[in-house]
Amino acid sequence: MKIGKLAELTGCSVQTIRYYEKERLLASYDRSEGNFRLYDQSAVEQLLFVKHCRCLDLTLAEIRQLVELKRSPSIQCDDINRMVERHIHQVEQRMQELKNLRQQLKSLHDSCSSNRTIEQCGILQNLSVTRPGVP
Amino acid sequence: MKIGKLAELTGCSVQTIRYYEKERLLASYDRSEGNFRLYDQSAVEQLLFVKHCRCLDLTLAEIRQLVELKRSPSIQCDDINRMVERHIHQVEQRMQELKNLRQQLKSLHDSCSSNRTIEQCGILQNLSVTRPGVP
DNA sequence: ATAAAATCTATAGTAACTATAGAGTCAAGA
DNA sequence: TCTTGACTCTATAGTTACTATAGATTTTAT
Repeated sequence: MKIGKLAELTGCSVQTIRYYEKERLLASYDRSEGNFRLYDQSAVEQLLFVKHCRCLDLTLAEIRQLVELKRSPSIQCDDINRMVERHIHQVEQRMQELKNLRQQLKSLHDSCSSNRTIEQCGILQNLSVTRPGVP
Repeated sequence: MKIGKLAELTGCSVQTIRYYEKERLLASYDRSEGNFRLYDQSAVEQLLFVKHCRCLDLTLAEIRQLVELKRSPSIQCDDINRMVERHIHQVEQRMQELKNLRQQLKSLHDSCSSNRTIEQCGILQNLSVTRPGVP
């Protein structure tokens, strides 16, 4: 199949597929006589693997590691476990940050009811002052 | 004061300050004879305002809006309120996404205990299969 | 045979900076 | 006074993970 069909089957855009190839997340497949990329079922699987990893917010660098590890099956998989652990940690940290952020935004929002002019706007006033605990 | 001092007082890097000026988040201040930027206390306040907004994950475009609004104090501040509301909504959406993400990463992590080879690695196996509910 | 659709490569754009190169300015010490 | 080092200036390229474009080529359909 050609790249358009692969894009359709996987839900990736054509450009993204070419980009993944350039970044070595997807192997370089053979070309047709007219220089068109030709894929088979294994390409679909490889690409879905990458896509699935991206859904989990793994970076392309992390996915590249996984792709390479998949090709050397005798290595211990502790590395992979550690990567996932690190990633969980990052996600939890970001969640905490967002929680704080939402709290601050809410109190900002509460500080200004409608129909005031900018001069009286509690939001702008609050944003203009550096308070303790707010870097 | 020169840019280095402003950077020190605000915790922004020198390059970032120049970048903010270029992006019109910070006014262009006068220069010295030797073409050095010269700032005063109002620059410190302006820059801390921007920094504070960035802490709240407002985009530079949003901050630019606020900076401009601050200069026209007679406008109603409903716009600001709406921006904050929209931002809270975005944050909450992202929090939900991260919650799902963490759940998936955890079950991925549970699928592989240590000391297995890649061939047996539950993580890679799981990542390779598209399951319902996992795009 | 020709027109339309798909594909190719290379390049530039996105956000919010950071890092670098190469040149100019300024203050202090010898 | 001269020089050294610290600071600043502009312009440009790099970062991440793509997306969008231009212009050329290939394939498919009529």
